[in-house]
Amino acid sequence: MDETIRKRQRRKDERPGEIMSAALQEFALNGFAGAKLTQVARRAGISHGTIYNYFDTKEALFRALFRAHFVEPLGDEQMVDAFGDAPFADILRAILRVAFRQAAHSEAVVLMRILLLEWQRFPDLAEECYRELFGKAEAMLRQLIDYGIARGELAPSRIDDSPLVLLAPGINAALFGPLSGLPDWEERAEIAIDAFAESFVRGLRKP
Amino acid sequence: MDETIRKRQRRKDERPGEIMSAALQEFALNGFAGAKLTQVARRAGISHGTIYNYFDTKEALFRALFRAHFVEPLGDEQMVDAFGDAPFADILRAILRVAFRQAAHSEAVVLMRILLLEWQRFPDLAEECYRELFGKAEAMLRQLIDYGIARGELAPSRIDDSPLVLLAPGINAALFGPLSGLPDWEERAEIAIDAFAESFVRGLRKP
Amino acid sequence: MDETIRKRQRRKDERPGEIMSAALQEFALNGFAGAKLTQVARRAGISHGTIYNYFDTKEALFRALFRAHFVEPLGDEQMVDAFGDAPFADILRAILRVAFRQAAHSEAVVLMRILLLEWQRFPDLAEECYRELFGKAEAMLRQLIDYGIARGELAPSRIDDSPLVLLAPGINAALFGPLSGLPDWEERAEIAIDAFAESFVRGLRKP
Amino acid sequence: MDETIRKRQRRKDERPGEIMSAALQEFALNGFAGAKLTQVARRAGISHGTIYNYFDTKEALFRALFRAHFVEPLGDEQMVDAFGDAPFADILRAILRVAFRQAAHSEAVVLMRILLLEWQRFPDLAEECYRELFGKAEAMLRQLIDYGIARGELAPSRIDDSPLVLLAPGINAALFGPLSGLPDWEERAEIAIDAFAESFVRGLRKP
DNA sequence: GATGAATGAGCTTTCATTCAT
DNA sequence: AATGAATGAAAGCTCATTCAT
Repeated sequence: MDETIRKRQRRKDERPGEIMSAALQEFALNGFAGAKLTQVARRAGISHGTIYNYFDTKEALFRALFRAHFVEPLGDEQMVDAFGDAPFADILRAILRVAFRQAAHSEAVVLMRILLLEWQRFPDLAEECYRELFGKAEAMLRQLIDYGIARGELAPSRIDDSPLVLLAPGINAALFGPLSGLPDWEERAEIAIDAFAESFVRGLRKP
Repeated sequence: MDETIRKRQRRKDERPGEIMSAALQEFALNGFAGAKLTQVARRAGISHGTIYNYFDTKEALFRALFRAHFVEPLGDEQMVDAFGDAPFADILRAILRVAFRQAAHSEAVVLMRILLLEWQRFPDLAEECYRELFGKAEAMLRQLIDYGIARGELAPSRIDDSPLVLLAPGINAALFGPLSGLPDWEERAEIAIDAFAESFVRGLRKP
Repeated sequence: MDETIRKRQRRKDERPGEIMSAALQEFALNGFAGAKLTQVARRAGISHGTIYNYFDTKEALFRALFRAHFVEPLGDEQMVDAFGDAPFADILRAILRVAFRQAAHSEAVVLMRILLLEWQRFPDLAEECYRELFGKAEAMLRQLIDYGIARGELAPSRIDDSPLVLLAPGINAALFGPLSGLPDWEERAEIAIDAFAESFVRGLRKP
Repeated sequence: MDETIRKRQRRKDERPGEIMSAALQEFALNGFAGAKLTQVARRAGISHGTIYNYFDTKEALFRALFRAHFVEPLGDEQMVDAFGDAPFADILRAILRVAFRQAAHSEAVVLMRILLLEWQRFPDLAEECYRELFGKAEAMLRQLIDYGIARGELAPSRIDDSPLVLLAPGINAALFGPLSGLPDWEERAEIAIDAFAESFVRGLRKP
């Protein structure tokens, strides 16, 4: 009996996650208004009525989705440490590449994309997600720049106060790339991001 | 009587534009599925039935909106010429600032934002808009870089092949800024963009 | 054109009444929760969507029904005058009979019957209807008793303060009669009411 | 172990009653369609699934409720005897008062009130309950009148054939009183019923 | 051309009922 | 016997679309 209870319990515990996972896809594809709960249910392999055993309304499901995802960060703040004492430029390039890949695929970023359209309907969510996502990212980049300065590679500059601009090309590419219809947009993006990192460190000016 | 007919005619000619303008706001606010034609009509000051005299379906209206807007460019290619023979860095800063302001407010960019969510439903529109918008922007930036090289200020670099990264911070800020809930996000963005332009030209490296 | 507008207008003006009439039947038959708007629409010969052009919600329709009916009285207060200077007992009997028939069929009373079950959900409606209906009835009965006293037929009694008890048998019969399943319950009720009127005037006591 | 079995047995025997008691409240409050079995279960302190161990369907529960209650009478037929040889008028007044109080609170009468709305859906129940309730009442009243005649206080009258009219004011008050919203409706009703009893015996006529 | 009443497909949500545990 | 997760029919309500006027 312990066995059966555990099995059932496991099911009950997993359901919300399964539903939210299915909902994420549906919302991402169709936005809030366009998402159909029947379709969410179908994706989750359950009946639509079951959704209501776990979420009171469509909006509650939507909010739960965000609440659940905005604890795990875009990238871990410790990411910089992982690179040992590599040159700044190498670390920057590596981080931008990873960030781009995450931005292109992570669930948190999919949710941000949804918010780009729905934020006027959910201003509280928008704000919270914005802070969570960009706050983490900014801290990480600041740490990286400090590392570069400490290592004697970088000169202090006004960028120190707006480190997020370093991520902009990656985020942008992740957002708009799919719209291009090009099959190789991800590779192109990575090349551009590499070039960006390199040039940004060296400067565009003629030496 | 000639008078009234002419007036009517003018009315008739203006109607589609009025409707599309109203539709833009509504779609931007609520996405495709969430937009209500009744609300579009109310914004345009007409009855919802009238919309159907000009557009066959909601989707047709949506498409017409994009078709109409993606002829006028984000910025004119000639923009660079307007700056005479100013230093490259000055022109870059000026252009990035203008581009940001346009990205934050121009109708074409509002439509791009809509597509960020709806592109899977309208892949053809997405592709066309992407090409139109970023193609123009890329050409302009390439022209700018050529100008800098010709003027002897810039060294050739890998950026020459991916000039769009220069716009990324502005676009990003325009997209995500409103989500922050900060009342002064536009000013902050302009500061960051200025810093970005400056640093990018000079480079982050210690001289 | 005046013609056509008038015709359409007439339709538009009549719709709410038609819908409310259909709704009355449906609510009377099934109560608030049990009534189905689709069925209301079917009764009214329209589509269910049309109901929402005139009433925002099911509850709004329910309330409108009551608001519309509780202006016309159960019986007119002038009813007593209509009997000229007939003997009190004759007038009483006549009035009780009419009141019973109205109670058995008038729309206002059908609505009261609905409220007998739904009053806890609509306390404001219940109170308003109660006052309107029984207030009118009480005034009429008081007038009748005054008439009997003035004519020298009646002695003042404690009934003068609670004249509604005179209507009780009629109302009761109207409410419960149908439940009996007897085909002749209306005739039986009228006989009982006659006997009641007669006995009430004469008294049960042995002279 | 004998102990626990007996306890369980007791539980099992009591369950149907507990459920029906909870159901009575729920049906009374919301009618048949509006009553929710989940709510019934909550009132009874059990899970809604358990209800189905005792009643096949919602309708079966509804019917069982009525079947169970319409054996115990509104008032006992022997009630009259209990008054010894008091004067007729005293007994009448006492009985009407008791009847009113029962009508205001007894479960049987609550069920009758439910039937006032649902009788068209359950004509068989309505008929059975009607007969049971009013049959008992009628027999009691007839017995009372006979007692009055036997005691030499009353003259025979047409009321002898329709004794239920004597209960009408009480039933009426019990039904409609709560709708008035007046906090003292019960007291008012009792005063009216007293006045009714007194006047009915004496007659309204001037002696 | 303009209107807005009417339609009905389709959505979210509820809840009686089932059944594995 | 008791539970409550799952189901899906059915209801309220919305809104794109039609069409008589």
